[in-house]
Amino acid sequence: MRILQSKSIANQVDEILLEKIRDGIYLPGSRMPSESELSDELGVSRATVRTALAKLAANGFILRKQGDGTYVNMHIHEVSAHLGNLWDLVQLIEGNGHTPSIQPLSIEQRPATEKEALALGLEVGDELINLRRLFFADQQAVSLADNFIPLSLLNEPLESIDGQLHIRDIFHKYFHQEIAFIITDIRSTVIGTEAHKFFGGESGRSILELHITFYGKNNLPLAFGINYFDDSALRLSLVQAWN
Amino acid sequence: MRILQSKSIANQVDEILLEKIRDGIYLPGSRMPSESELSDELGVSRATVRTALAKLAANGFILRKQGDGTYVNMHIHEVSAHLGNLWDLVQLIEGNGHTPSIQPLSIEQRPATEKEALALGLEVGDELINLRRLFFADQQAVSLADNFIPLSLLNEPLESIDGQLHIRDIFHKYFHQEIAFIITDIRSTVIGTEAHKFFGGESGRSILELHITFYGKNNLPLAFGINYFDDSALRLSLVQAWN
DNA sequence: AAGTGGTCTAGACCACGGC
DNA sequence: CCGTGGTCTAGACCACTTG
Repeated sequence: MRILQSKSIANQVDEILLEKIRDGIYLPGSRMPSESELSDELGVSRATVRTALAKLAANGFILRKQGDGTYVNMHIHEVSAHLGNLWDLVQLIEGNGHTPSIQPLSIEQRPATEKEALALGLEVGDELINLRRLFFADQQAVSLADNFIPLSLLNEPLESIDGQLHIRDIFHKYFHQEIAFIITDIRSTVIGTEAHKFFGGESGRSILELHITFYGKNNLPLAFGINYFDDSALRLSLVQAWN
Repeated sequence: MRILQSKSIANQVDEILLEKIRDGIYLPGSRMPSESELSDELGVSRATVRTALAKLAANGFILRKQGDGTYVNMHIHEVSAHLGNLWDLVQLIEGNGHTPSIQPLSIEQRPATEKEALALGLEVGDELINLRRLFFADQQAVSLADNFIPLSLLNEPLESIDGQLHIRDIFHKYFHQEIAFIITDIRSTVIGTEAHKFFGGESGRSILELHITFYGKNNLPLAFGINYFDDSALRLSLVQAWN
């Protein structure tokens, strides 16, 4: 296996192993090669192999038993989200076995309300960008996402923003900001008239409401988002490793 | 009879640093000592310090900036749950600033329905234990939790189970099983009559419904649980580090 | 007893940011 | 430039499970 320089060796090992799990070379429930064998086979140190295995274990792909071996988790296919991407609707839709697509509804500029200013550390009335998008699983609308970003972070004209991009890439490309961490508030709500127009179904039913705040490396909020999420159409199912 | 296993050095370092963050010795937003300084100060290798710092970073307590330093996250107080304990109601209630208590409602033995048998890998009609509990934040009921465990795993009389214990400890003490990983399904639902009796509030409102499956190291399900969760009384707010 | 994963060390070099 | 965190190595010993 050829090692390139761009990504870290540990991440490449991680990807190699994950691919072998996904391709069924390492079968669900079966024992994987030992750390020493992987170390020899891939030509890297055991510590590097362990870094990769630790990431796979944290995401629930493998189980490690001291004195025994490392086993492929049999239940990974029942999972649609992992710890690192609870907020990632595109991966969530793919994890449910559907084809994702994004329809930008509007990109507007307007002054912040009190609530928005508080969440973003702005003054009331400071200008912000409101990006409103609809996420589809195959042809079914499953999520309505509103994102609010301070206008002061943007260096380019508002019109140049491609509303189809991943929020991570929007930050990278147009705002030159990296996301350091995310705080998500998970709530339940009765479906509103607008969401009901998009999602359909019964009118009094309940849906999930995710409040997401994105923070940069400087500890300051980059953006705030509200996602309405039709949990009857899309399962939000995540795996957590114990310890 | 029980040997006290000393925790790993890395975990001890983790606890020391977390305590200093909680006690305000390392202030929110401020820069922590460098890895080398911590390594010297604590008398451990830099690799061990890094293991501890990695755990703190994964749980969102600190931010690490290459070429600069390690900073304490300013927003940890806004968070009620961390990635490792989304399912832990006791910690969740404490994270919201309330005092948790548990009221066992019933511990029964009965045959599994088709749905329960499927979730637990049993045959329909196999006996299981149904543990039903109510969780309080201060004096307010906030969660109704139903847990289903195969009777075959239990070596002791049903009556000996202490319904006030943490589910982790129940497994450890009465079933001699360790939890390896957990799959959680997060859904939204209109409050049912029974939950409404406990939680109060409007009758048509929505609450969160968490379906939790606990798995052991052997990759087989240990237990299945349904948690009804009053998200108007308790915030489910979690932090995720970005990679 | 042999082999596995778990922990820890000491040292090296790199990439990046601030001064 | 220097100090920071990021990566990787080689080796050692321990704790545990299995045959």
